[in-house]
Amino acid sequence: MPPVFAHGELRLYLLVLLLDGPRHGYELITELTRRFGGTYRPSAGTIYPRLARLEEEGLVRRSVPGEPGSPGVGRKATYELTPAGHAEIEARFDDVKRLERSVAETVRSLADEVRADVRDTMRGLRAELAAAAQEVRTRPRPGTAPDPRRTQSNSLRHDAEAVLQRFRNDVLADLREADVAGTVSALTVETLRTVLDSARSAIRGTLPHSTTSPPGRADRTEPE
Amino acid sequence: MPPVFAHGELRLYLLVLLLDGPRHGYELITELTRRFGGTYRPSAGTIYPRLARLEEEGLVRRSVPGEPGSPGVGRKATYELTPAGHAEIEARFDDVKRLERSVAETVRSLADEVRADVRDTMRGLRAELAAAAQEVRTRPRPGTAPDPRRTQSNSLRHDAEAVLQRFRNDVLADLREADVAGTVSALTVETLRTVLDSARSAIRGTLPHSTTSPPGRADRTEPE
DNA sequence: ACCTCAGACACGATATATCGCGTTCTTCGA
DNA sequence: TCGAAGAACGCGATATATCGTGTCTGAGGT
Repeated sequence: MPPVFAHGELRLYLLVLLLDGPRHGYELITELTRRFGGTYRPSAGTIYPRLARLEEEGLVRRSVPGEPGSPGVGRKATYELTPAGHAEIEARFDDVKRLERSVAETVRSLADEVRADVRDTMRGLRAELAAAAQEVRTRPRPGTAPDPRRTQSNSLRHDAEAVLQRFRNDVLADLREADVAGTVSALTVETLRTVLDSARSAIRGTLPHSTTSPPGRADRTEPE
Repeated sequence: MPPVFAHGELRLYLLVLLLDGPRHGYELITELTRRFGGTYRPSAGTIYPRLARLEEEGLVRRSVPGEPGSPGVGRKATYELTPAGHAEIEARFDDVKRLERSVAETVRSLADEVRADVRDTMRGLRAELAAAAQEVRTRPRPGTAPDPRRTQSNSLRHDAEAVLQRFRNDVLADLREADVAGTVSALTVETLRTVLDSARSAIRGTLPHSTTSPPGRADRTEPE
């Protein structure tokens, strides 16, 4: 999924949020979530480094507990705009306006909502695999199992490929038909992407692979 | 939602998990998630207090960084069973066995719930997606730049086909790899079937209902 | 003008800790 | 033995910090 905020945008938006008064890091997270109607929730790993940088640059002031670098933590650090922070916002007023419009539009988009919905639904399918896998695990095969595993896997793979082939043909047909009517929308492509992504996760989940994933697997060799 | 673990169950299950060796708190969270197929992910607020208590009772030993009570944090605390911890497990062996059965059953029933749920959700989702698609279609896009949305459907279809193609290649690759290891199971085929079914529903939902071509389309003629 | 490459950045994953709510279990006294 | 108070517990929400990956940008060199 592409980032919600482009390069310097989150940084700027945090300053804008602080215009309403001092906030904790966590408050900024929840406020952002609220403004996006729940479709986007920035992670802590997004917010805190940004706030640390802004403090470093003197645009915000952090109060109360120990510095973030030290092991001493102390809950609830409050951030507030410095004069330099206010100046930055005024200097980039055009960017601020543009950003606010862009956020509003993102929120309006239904596709995001649907996307999240679909993902949630598909996530649940993983449970099916877990259940069946558990059953297989807890109920070991009766009697001695010679070695039919290999040949079985092979024939099963054949079945899987057939299922996949059929699916592809069906979707292709749907697509062609819709195209004639000129009704293929961006939403279709987006949904396809999301759904197939989830599908692949589910399928991979049925194939044993360690969760800690020791294999480096050089599958990052081709840029796009 | 009712708790997944009853009163002392999580406590006991954590000890069982530590039988496999020392673990960090976070590792225990992910391991539990894995065992429940993603349907249950204990929050940090569930795990860490429990571990702290277990340490207090002398059933586990915590190593490396500062005490949890103090503000000093220090990443990565490792927990391991003490002799007393091992003794506890042995003493409550019956409970352990019962718990393991119960977990397996819980997972299975959760899966059933989800399975039943998926169809419903998908059904509702179809309507939602259709509505969204309708809106997108009838009201091109107000905010963004003036697009020449002439052969848009056609180009979009091209995108969709590319996505589909890539998905097919990826899954085929997964299948081949798994086959070499002989790990393609009936479960894989079953999951594939279910997931692709749901996927197709979602995709079709974004396309207008083609009343001219009912479900006919000879998709039940293949023997299995 | 074109390339590159280091630094900034967005983001999910990893990691840990506390608080408050609602439920369950365990005494202990009536 | 029954019932109630309090401890223990499960759990989501609150709170903060770091790491690794992938992307983008701009300054410098060619």
